Amino acid sequence: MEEVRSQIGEAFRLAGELMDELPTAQNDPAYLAARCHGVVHAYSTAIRILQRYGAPQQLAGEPLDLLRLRSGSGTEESGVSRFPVEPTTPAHLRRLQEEPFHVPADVFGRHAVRAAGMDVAGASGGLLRRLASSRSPSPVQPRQGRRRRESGQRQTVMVPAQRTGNTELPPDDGYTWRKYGQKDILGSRYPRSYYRCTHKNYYGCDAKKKVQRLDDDPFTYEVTYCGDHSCLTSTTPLFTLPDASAAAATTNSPTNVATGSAIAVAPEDLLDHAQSTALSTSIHLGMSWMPASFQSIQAAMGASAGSIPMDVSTAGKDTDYPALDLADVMFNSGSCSGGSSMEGLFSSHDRRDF
DNA sequence: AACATTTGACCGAC
DNA sequence: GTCGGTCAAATGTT
Repeated sequence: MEEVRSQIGEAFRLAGELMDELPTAQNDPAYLAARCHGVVHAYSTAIRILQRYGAPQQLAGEPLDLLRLRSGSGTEESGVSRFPVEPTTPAHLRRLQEEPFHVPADVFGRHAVRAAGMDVAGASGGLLRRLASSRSPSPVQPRQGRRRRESGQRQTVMVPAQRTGNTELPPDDGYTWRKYGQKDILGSRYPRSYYRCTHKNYYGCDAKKKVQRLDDDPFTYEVTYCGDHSCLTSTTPLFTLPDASAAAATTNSPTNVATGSAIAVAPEDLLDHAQSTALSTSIHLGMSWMPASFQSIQAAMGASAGSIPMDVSTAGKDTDYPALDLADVMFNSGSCSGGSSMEGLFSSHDRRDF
């Protein structure tokens, strides 16, 4: 699911960039179309992965069912994961991402292409390169206190810096992170920043990431993720959904989900719902701003890293504004050419009486 | 007050 | 000894 979150977060980020660029790029439909393709591609990759989890093949007309959980799909082993197996191998993920998706390279910026995992002529590799740990796990457990050299898998992602606003800010990936260190790295012009999941203290989430700007390309960050977000599968109350009414009243500046106005949803409840009623699910990006004005969207997307919580949770259709609506609009728009996709995208939300 | 960030020091791997 | 990763006190922010 890490890949799914990554792809969806990427899609949102690209969409945010696209909206930022609308004022200046509105007379360049080809460019806008290419940018739309980038967003769609990220969603498309996520959907392909999700289909491996059992999501229906037919998406049209039933966007909210995309992530519908099949009854009994929860794993017995962990008791928390809602998916029986991890169906996506690194090679498979690569294949999914490398499935043909043509975008005219000449109208697409290098970073966006890289971020969307698209191959253009001359470009190599996909978005992700999941790495097995370069070192075998240490046979001797380090003493308590200062554990190092985490074993297990790492995942490195090349992420473009924000093109607007403060480009110094590390890229937002949908999680909330707390910086715990910065280090000058030998041979690197830019320091490396170390982040751990904000929920570490509350839920013992061991997810971490390192963020480093590339020497040869300061507008690209290399983000290395270490560890999984156990906070997303914790058995303690954890899912905090922004209160819809509160969010509607105020454009939530990106705040820590743990401290903001929120509704706590126990994961057990989610499981119960999933298993007993196959309740429709959505990827709730914590973005209750989705239906709001461009301004709130831009405010959210322009926020610093870790500002946009991305939780997978159940939610009612009438109070939730799933990211999948966005995808649905795009996929159902028939074409992303010209302004049609954008028109569909925004007019759709306007129709929803938010 | 409760967070987050900064930054020098510490620690383990090499 | 060097380097990268982490800790934790000091400081800043909300």
